[in-house]
Amino acid sequence: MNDVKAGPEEEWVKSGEVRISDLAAELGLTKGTVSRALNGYEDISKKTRKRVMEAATKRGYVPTTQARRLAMGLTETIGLVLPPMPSQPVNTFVSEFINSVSAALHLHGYDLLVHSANSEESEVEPYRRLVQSRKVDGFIIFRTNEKDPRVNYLLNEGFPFVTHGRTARMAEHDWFDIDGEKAFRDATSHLIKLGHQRIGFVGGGREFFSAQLRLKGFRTMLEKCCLENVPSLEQPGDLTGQGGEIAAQNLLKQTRPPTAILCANDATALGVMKAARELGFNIPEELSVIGYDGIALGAYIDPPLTTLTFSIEESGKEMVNLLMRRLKSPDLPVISKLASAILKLRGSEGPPSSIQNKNMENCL
Amino acid sequence: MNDVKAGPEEEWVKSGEVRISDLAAELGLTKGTVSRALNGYEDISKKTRKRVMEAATKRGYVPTTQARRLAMGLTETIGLVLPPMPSQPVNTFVSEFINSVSAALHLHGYDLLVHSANSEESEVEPYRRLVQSRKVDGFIIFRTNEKDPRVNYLLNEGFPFVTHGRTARMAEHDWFDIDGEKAFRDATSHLIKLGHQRIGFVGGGREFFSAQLRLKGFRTMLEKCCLENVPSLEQPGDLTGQGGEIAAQNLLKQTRPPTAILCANDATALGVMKAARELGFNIPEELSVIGYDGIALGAYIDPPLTTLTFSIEESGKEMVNLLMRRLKSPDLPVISKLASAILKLRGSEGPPSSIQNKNMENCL
DNA sequence: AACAATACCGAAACCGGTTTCGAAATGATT
DNA sequence: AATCATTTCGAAACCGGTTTCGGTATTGTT
Repeated sequence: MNDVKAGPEEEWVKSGEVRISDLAAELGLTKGTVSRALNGYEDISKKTRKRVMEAATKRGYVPTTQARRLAMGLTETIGLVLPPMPSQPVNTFVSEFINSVSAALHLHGYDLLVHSANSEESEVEPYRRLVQSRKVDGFIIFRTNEKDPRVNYLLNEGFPFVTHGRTARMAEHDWFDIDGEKAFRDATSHLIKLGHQRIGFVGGGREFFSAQLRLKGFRTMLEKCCLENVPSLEQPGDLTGQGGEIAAQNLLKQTRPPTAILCANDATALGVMKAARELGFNIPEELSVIGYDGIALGAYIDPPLTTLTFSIEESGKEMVNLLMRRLKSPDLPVISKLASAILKLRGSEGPPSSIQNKNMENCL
Repeated sequence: MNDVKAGPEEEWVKSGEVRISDLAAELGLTKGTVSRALNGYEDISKKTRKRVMEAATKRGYVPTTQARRLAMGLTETIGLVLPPMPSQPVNTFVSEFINSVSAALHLHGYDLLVHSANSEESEVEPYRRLVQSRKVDGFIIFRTNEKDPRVNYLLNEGFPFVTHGRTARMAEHDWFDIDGEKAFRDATSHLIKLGHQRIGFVGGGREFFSAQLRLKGFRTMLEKCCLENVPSLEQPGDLTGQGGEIAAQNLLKQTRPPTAILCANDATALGVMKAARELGFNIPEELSVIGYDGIALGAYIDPPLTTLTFSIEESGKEMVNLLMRRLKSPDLPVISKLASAILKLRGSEGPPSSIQNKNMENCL
């Protein structure tokens, strides 16, 4: 019961009504001295410091943020701009990510400003506004494109930021990423070991660097295993369920459909599974499906979705670490961090129904 | 290509380097005059105003937010504290909600500060901190409890806020809510019309007011239709998939299992469906399942999940409207808004396999 | 043409902190 | 006891805006 009684013994003070000048007057000091006492300056006697701090806690003094920020010339705020979500709200990622970033920032005394992108204006406009009005000290950017206007803008401004995902200019900025290439090598290898020889791939948009890397991992492993790379088995997608449906139809209506489909993310995989069901393919007996993202929902569908998963919490934490380092010392060399996704087997994949083993002992 | 060439004809200026005093000096005016010119005061000649505004846009002047905020004594920022998410990240709701709130706030010139709750400390602690440090002008609260400490704290402080969901003190604060009671009356009625007579219910936590109201709607419609309210058919849940699984097992292992199960949300429904599959129940032939939330993923599972859905975007917009009104005139009477959810039939419900029609013509 | 009214702008206080600088008080040294 | 080094704090500038107040310059009135 967080009750709010205003007992007689302890007068109730509305929060935030006491200013530093009030404290100073009450203590017979100047506000400069009070400020230094509170902020750990060395030129304050332990006696006065104690007096000040006790009075501060007693009166419930908390410095007003706006004044601090103006005086110190920083905002202690990090901006995060949500990309427009065109009705693809399968985004459990976003809320988890915001949560972890916010928590990590809080440990450093920073706040998180979340801004939504207006789809009618340029992608960089929100960033420009936040920079110009000095509302944030840095940015967390996710879902990067290869040529990313946001990155270009901020690099040019010399404004601190960290990306979740690589870009064409990744050598010039700090970034964190999941090793999607390796992840898809692993997933592809897993399918090949199960006996699959015709594997389909549904990608993300061509603009997303991460989607390209996933495709690259897929191709690399195919080649390494001496499997032919069939162009018609590579379908573009858009990271949505609908995109997955269309791609799956394109794949499964072929005369020689694939026995397995790798998807650039879980939403796509769900669409693929839906289309497969409607076309009469049993999963996993007649078609294996593997996604990417590790969304919790995948465990509840039938069959449970095998997927590549990674820790969103770790992602947020690492990105904040990178950003804090950058803010503290802007001239340090660029660094990056690559984390790996792990293949979470849940049941949507298995050996193909008709195992036509070619000679591939020497490939795996 | 948002390129960043620094052509010779137009010197490149780093954003936010020009202050109001620079502008003033350049124009031969005082900063007070410049400020008034920019802010539409009437005591500025149209000629100087024009001169000032042109110089401002030319030099790219944007007032520094911290200074404005300090001078004006407001933050133009709204706080939103994410409740701890105990690994139940089926929450597509949160990201959509944040997105819509942020967009709506932006229209009013407000920013959104997202804070994550630390599960180790009291629920109100984040609110207290934000209030005391004057980082926000108001709060958006969602997922209310009946007795909500956050609401108690803010009411006592006299601090502006709006809730998504009702509370025990709903007469004292502005709120927005979905009419969950009506929604569950509708869903229950739908099932009864299909012929179901034994309907199970999996609730949310008892602390959530909304979960109570949904249960109430369920009971009300049962009674109205002359159906017996069987206590064993009402199972508690926790709004997670796992909770749904457990509840479903409790329901379906009974000697006379229900032919339909209403779930307090979609995550629960997914858990129910999973448990039902594992126990050999075919959906919807042998068991109808209905959820609540309208998550997009529900359309991709098999069978697609019938659910109660509402517009998250509208929710965010309406809540922001309520909050802006409150900030503008703090003494206006409390108002509230109730929106309704609609039943989205997707296929996870149908008539019971064995229709044992009692005499209930006069009940519907 | 003298006077009142109005338009327009400068000066300065203010918001609530932080930080630099210098002076006073204290203590140490010879 | 005089000198010097230290400790400790006050005074004031500053961050970058907003807003109030008052004084000219201009216009309008008779």
